[in-house]
Amino acid sequence: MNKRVTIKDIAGQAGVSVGTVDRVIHDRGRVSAEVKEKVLQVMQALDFEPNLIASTLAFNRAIQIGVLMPQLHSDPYWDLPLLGMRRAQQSVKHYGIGLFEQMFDLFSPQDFKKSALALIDQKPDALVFPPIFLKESMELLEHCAEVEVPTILVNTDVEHPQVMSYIGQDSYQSGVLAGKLLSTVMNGSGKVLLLNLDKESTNAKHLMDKEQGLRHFLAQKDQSLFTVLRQDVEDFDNPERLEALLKGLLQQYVDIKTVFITNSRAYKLVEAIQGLSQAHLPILGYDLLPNNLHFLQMGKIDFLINQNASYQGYLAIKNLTDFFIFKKQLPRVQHLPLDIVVAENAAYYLQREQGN
Amino acid sequence: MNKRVTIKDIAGQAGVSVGTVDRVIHDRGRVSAEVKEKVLQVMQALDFEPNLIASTLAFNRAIQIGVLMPQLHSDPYWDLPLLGMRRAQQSVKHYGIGLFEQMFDLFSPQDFKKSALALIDQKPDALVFPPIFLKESMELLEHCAEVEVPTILVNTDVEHPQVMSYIGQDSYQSGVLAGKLLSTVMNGSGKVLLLNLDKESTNAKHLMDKEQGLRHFLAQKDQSLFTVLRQDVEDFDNPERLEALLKGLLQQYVDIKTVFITNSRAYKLVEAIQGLSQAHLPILGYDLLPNNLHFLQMGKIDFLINQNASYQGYLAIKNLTDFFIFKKQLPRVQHLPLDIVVAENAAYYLQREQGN
DNA sequence: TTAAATTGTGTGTGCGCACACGCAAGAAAA
DNA sequence: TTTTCTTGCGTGTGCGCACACACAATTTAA
Repeated sequence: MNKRVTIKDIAGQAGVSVGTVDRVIHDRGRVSAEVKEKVLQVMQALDFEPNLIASTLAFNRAIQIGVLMPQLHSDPYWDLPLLGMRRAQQSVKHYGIGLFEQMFDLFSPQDFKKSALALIDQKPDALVFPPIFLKESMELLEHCAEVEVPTILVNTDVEHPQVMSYIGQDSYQSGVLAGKLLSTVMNGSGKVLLLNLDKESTNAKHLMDKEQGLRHFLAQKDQSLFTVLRQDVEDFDNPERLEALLKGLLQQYVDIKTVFITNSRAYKLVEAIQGLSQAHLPILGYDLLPNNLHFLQMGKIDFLINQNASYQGYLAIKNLTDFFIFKKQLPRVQHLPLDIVVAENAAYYLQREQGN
Repeated sequence: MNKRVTIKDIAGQAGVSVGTVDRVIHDRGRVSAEVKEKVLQVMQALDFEPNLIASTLAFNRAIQIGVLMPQLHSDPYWDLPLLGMRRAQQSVKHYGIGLFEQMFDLFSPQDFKKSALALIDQKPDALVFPPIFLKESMELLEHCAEVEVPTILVNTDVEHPQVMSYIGQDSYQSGVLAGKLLSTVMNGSGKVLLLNLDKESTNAKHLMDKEQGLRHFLAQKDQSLFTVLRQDVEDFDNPERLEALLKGLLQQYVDIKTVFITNSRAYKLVEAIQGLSQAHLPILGYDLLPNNLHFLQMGKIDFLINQNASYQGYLAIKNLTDFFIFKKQLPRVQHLPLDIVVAENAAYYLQREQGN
């Protein structure tokens, strides 16, 4: 077995000391041009690959990743990415990767801003957050640019030079997929009721992208047969209002055949209309929350598209490890699969969400 | 920041030398009962977690994983797990993990046996292979038990005490899922044509499991409305015969509404019946092979269930790394998700198959 | 009873690399 | 010319752990 090439081998071949090789590798200067050239040449010739294990051991410095996430247990969806990050941290802690968590109120842009500042004050080596509030997020990214903190976005993408990487789904395409799935259960024609169960303050770009995707798919399928009715509901925590709303819409538009919930709150609708007796109304929602899964198994929800929320967080930390420890370049955009989840294959995804 | 506890700290607290602590940790003996107790106690108290980076660096021993796989480029499906293993090896090579690859003829049990012996002769630290031939695989496992080589199976599971872990899909459940998907496009009743495109010599247990799953799902849905017609085709490389077969069946059984190909060779059927002009016949197959994806995009294949073949290989190597380097216990069975792939979400899975 | 084997412990070296430091020789500043 | 800086190298130490070895204090065998 040909054992690995070390800097000592390089030094020997190049006729210099390991210190010099080290200076060349890390570009620390204090090396004459000729010697540097020679060393690089030998490194090429011997196909030197640094031993990253030894490297991290010797480096012996902790790397702190700042994590800015909604308060735990304020919304079941938003717990997932954070838990994914913690799992990832457990598996890379030997590399000296640590998390600095800062929580904020999911519905308060002001609190987001305040928490962001507090986090930056800790001088983390990198930052991870979901740009839930557009304006405040852009400000934060500006701030990051000043102090030169590389940033990874999760859940929603935003264009900004400081964004090193986005990890999440392709919202437009997930709308297309929703269209495909819903159209297969609509028997050739009908209306899709699209429900945005969200507050107005949030950056709803990904919800709009989903709508676009849905509309484009249905239009391309058949302009006249399929239509979309969109309804924004800020008051999604009020079951009575939700029930009344849906009841009214179903009476008004008798050709509503399916419902598309654009985020993880499908269970809120199902809970609200438990009492409503009617023919089965197919529902498509997002994410493997316990409540959603429960209704999926019961047949009250027909499809869930898995946004891999937990895996998003996991990958964010893993990617930063690759970046800092293994010196890997990260892709600007990392789209996660759009998993189609039905009752018959839910178990495996759930296992992955928890395991990893 | 509270820096990590080292064996030196343990030694200090316990009033012994690091050598003694080392002996306790590795259970090398030569430590008196009292001292051992004391050291363990201190380790508990200080919540000692060994630095795995330092540990692997000092360990400084290569670990060879024997890989027994079908010859590359003999079948497009079987390339995937091997490529996944190679990708994994790249990402864990710093830990001194190496692969020793041994190929065999996919359709020759004798060659499998010969290759297996050649591989065992290399005295690998672990073994990975798919039990394609049942009898020969059991013999190999016996042999592994004798020389105490832990083994990971991929693709198909087999009961044997020497099997440390199985990585692959739940075939039965994937049949259930196929039933679910096909029944949604069958409009309430009809016959599913189940095609096994495989040689008789192979261990077709997982194909039978899929059939079971399909039948059970359909029976539970409605005994009388859905029926299954099974057909085994050994001569799947002969398009004319395939075409003639299907043509005959469609004439004989006019209620055949969908086709279920139980392995990755759906494209062989589609290629064979290109000429046959007829109403759209929904097809469900397995795996993201280039040919399958091509027909998926064209609408000639409706669903693919992704068996994550590439990821199976990737995980096998990753798991062995966890086992040898990080001393993790591996689960006996690791079922991978049953991804439902349609034209609209294929791209992301493909990316993952290649990327990881 | 003496020699040989065993048990219990500490010390030392090395894994491959990062980084601080030392030191000479030449360049720039006084 | 002397002093201070800079450049170009080599040496040494340590990261935390694994493992070989040394050596005394037993215990067992001859």
